[in-house]
Amino acid sequence: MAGAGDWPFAADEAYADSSAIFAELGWANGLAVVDAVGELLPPLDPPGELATPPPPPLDLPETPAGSSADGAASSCSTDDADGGKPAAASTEAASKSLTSGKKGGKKRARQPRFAFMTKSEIDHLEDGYRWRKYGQKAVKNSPFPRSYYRCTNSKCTVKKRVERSSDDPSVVITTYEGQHSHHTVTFPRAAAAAAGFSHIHAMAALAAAAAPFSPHQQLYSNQLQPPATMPLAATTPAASSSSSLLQLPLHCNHELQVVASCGGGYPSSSSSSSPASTVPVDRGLLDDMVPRAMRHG
DNA sequence: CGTCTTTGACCCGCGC
DNA sequence: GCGCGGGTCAAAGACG
Repeated sequence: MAGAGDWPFAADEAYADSSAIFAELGWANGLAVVDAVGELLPPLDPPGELATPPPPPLDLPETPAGSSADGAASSCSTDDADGGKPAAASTEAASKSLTSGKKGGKKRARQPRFAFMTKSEIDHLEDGYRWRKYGQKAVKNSPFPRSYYRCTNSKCTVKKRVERSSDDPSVVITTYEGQHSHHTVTFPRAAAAAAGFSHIHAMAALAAAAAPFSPHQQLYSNQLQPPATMPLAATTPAASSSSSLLQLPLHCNHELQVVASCGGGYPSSSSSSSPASTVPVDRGLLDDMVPRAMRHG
């Protein structure tokens, strides 16, 4: 419950549908609002200014095995007993034990989830990973369908839901579930920045926060402070030098430092369009997200 | 030919 | 217990 009350969006009437989603997700503070150019959006019914910066979607799993099993505050809903196991293991286990040869016989294992809003005409924004659409459903009280995507990596069970807000069709609500256990397939970071596709940064940054490698997830367990603003192209030297597309308020706090500590293993751009000679692929988004100084704690 | 999307059917959880 | 809505499966088709 800590910090949930600080979240200004969840109760925003303008995002009624989204609130429902967040309620469904079980968390109220795991949302970032980003527009197509990676800027944080104020609530649709803004109080005048973004006085209270939105927390990052660092809705990450709590401790591996139930230290925060109360589930109330653990919006990440890691109520699944296999919180410490790889998502694949838990999902497959559930699948095998419950499928019994029938369709849809899988019990949905709860994975840490978070959602964020992106103001974009494109439903499915690039985030550095490859996704396969496996379903689409009409959403009640919404003229827009909800699409279901799964990471194409066979070992990765991360899922993503994409839908448009019925209140504001220009807003895409993306919900990630699970954590990537692999590197990005393609992440045209340099090209994207050059082309002005800064939303890719935003998306990837959000995805990064949403789905860090599982070995690092426990680092978030001590989430004692109020959520911070999503580190979208933080005021890092790298960000400001390589891409000035994103100038967002950044509340650097404990969590972001934790993010930084995860950077070593964070998926970064691969071959596709980012010459390794010019882009420090090992850094990936880290340089865009966290000041180097911060990484030293 | 491999990959991805579409789409209808199915199952599960939950509220009434 | 029943119905509804959400989530997933898997076959078929489209596409490069």
